[in-house]
Amino acid sequence: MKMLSMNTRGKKTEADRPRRGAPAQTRERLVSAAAGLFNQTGFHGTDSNRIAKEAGYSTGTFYKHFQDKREIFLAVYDAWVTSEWEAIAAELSLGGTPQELARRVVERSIEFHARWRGLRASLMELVFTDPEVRRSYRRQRRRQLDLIPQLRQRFGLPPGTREEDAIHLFTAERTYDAIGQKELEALGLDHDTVVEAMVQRVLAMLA
Amino acid sequence: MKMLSMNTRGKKTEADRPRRGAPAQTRERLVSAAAGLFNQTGFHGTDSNRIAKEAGYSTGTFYKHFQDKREIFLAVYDAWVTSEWEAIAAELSLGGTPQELARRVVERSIEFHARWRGLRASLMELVFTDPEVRRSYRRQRRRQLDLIPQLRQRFGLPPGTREEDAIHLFTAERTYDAIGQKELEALGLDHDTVVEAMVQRVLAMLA
Amino acid sequence: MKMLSMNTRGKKTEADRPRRGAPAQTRERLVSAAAGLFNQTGFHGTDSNRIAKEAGYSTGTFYKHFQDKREIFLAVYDAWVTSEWEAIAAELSLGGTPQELARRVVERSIEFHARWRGLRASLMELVFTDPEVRRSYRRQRRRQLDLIPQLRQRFGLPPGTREEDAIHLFTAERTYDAIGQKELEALGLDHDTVVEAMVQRVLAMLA
Amino acid sequence: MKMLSMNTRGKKTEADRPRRGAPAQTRERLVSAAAGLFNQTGFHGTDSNRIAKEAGYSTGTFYKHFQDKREIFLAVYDAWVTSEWEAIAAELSLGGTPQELARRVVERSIEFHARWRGLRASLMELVFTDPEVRRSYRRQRRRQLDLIPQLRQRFGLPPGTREEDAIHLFTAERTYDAIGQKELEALGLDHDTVVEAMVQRVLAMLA
DNA sequence: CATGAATGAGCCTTCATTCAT
DNA sequence: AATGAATGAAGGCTCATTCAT
Repeated sequence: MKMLSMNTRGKKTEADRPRRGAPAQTRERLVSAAAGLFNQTGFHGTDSNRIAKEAGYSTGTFYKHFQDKREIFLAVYDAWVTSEWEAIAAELSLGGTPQELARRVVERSIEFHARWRGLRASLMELVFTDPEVRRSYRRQRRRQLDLIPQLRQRFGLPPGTREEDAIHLFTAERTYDAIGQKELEALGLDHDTVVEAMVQRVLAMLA
Repeated sequence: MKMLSMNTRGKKTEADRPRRGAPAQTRERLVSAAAGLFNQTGFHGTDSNRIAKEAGYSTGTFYKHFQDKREIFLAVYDAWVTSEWEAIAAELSLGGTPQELARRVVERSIEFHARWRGLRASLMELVFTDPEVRRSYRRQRRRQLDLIPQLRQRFGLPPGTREEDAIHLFTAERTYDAIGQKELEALGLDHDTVVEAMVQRVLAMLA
Repeated sequence: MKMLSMNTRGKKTEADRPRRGAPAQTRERLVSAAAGLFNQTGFHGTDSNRIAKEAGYSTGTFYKHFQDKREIFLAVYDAWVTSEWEAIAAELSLGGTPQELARRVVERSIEFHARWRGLRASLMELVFTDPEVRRSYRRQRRRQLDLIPQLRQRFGLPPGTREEDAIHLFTAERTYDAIGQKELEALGLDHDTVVEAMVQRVLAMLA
Repeated sequence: MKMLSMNTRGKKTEADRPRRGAPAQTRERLVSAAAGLFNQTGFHGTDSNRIAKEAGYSTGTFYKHFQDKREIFLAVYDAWVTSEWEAIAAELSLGGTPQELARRVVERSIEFHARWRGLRASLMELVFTDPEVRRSYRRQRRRQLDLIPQLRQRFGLPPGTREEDAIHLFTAERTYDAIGQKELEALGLDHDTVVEAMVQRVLAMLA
């Protein structure tokens, strides 16, 4: 999703001017602004009026497009997941040795978690708090889990168990979060070593 | 910590009555009530007046013992970590084959994450949002990480890398959360298989 | 007024389609929709965008035809009063014994108050709140009061005092409202007895 | 209710100072302020923050005592009805010829409706809009209707029909409202003549 | 004439925190 | 040490109205 590839901080740029335009564009701008703000200040730290203003609109416009703050969070989450999938898919389509491929996927994922670490923090809380967000989150995880066997097949590899795949996803998710949040330094760990270990794990999954 | 071994739900019990007691007792009751409420409704969903009332005290008393809501969250977090450590330590001290030991540790951890899943959700968000909480959280992780080599030594095993240990901790944390939040069912995974896989991983760490 | 003879509920019907028609038609459709909505939800409970949409037009169109919400309320009030007068006049023109006539007038009035009870509730509040509405309302009352002597004359009856006539109108207004609002049941009163009493009062006025 | 005998306009007086006092007093002050404001600006024209401020409190205090604006309106209505009943009862207890008594009751009622005409306007709308208000209003009417036979008995008079009594109440209510709202002048009616007519009606009821 | 996206003042309500008792 | 009434900033959301197209 283009809209999420930039604007992590919610800054208004000159190009964002046109008002009274297509609703879809407005909506996209709001989602983009919200993404930046949620990522910076967290869901609870972001107020809906601010989202509108940041997107270049006034208070009321927000509520023409979203029923409430929760709804726009869901939209942000969707956009973000989509953009992550697209990035990973792009990486996979580039080809190369399994080694190269694994490394690129890991790097791209880390980048993603780093850029959106604030959003992820809010997400994890809302997954607990809000049934709708939970539903959305789980749907994505399920899709991800379903994808792994397909990848194996594509690379002509023998199947693995869904349970092992899930544990791998959990590991990856948490580890990438740790890296994105600069937790490694705080724990006295070497960044490259951890990345390398993750690359190996990805390879192991595919082998 | 005794205070956290019960009262996951924040219910007032008959024994909670005595007023004007030792300050330490008051504090403990407040922490216990807060733990239950944070766990149920999350940090943002819990109001500080409610904590006091639930503990059997008045609003003002709360602020006599804690500077703000953040501070009591930190206290809850501390109490909770301590109680988890104690539980794990107790498990380890029971002895048995490595197999038995690993299984008991995994089971106890899962139990913990399940019981305190609400608290954990809030924690993950506050780790991002609040520097003080982040500091606390990282201190604990560091301690945990430092402990693993000691365990290996105790069992007369060869040393491993800190990075691998960290990844194991990440895996464990995220997987136990998933189990605690009933995510496995939602993903179509078999509970026992996942637990078994985790036991194997713990064993592998120690081997 | 034809426009008010139906559509008490503000439902869009198939016939309401044609757009870009004569302005008068547009206006009439808006008034009709507004009447239904005001009657259902009250003046404050009706939003102006909704009126436009219900009439099959867009927000802006509404404000092309009416300066503000108050103005359309006034228009609705006018249309409604007119339609009531016409109904009563029609009843009177049918002839019959004074008995029959009185009964028919009372029945028709009750019907009116019942159908438009929501509008009446809003009216009574706006008469207090809004000078313009007050002026309109009083003009109507005055016309009504002026009519009574004419009726007496037409029936060859001796004149009465304007004050007694006014009190009769007050009685009728409030009693019909009570009936329209199903207040009688709530007070444990017999509907027919009350209606009969009102018929007698009308007769007494004319005698 | 003393609290409603003054302060029709919601002005803060010097004596209203004491803060941090008994909750009952606070509540009473809020009700009194609300009464004044509702009466002046109507229910919809009054905002809850303003009520608090006018009573000498801050925003939050309002919501410690009332769940919402509707609830305080109900409280105001109750206080007002009570005070009216007390006033009428006081009048009745003074004794005198039926003539004198009837006149005093009429006069007192008119005074009441005049003073609280804004509140009455809001009431009539809310009776339509809000089921809770409707319930309250009807309960009062029922009590009033139940009282009339008791009065007749007390004066040793023959019983009348409940229906006629109800119509009398309707007449009185609407006529007193008209007088309170200065409608008489607008309709070209003589004030004293109307009052006299009402006195006669009251007497007729009791005879 | 009509559209409908956009506006923004303002309302209701919550809740962390203070402070007089 | 405890109380609990009071505070007030701040946030979510609505809706009458405007205006570029």
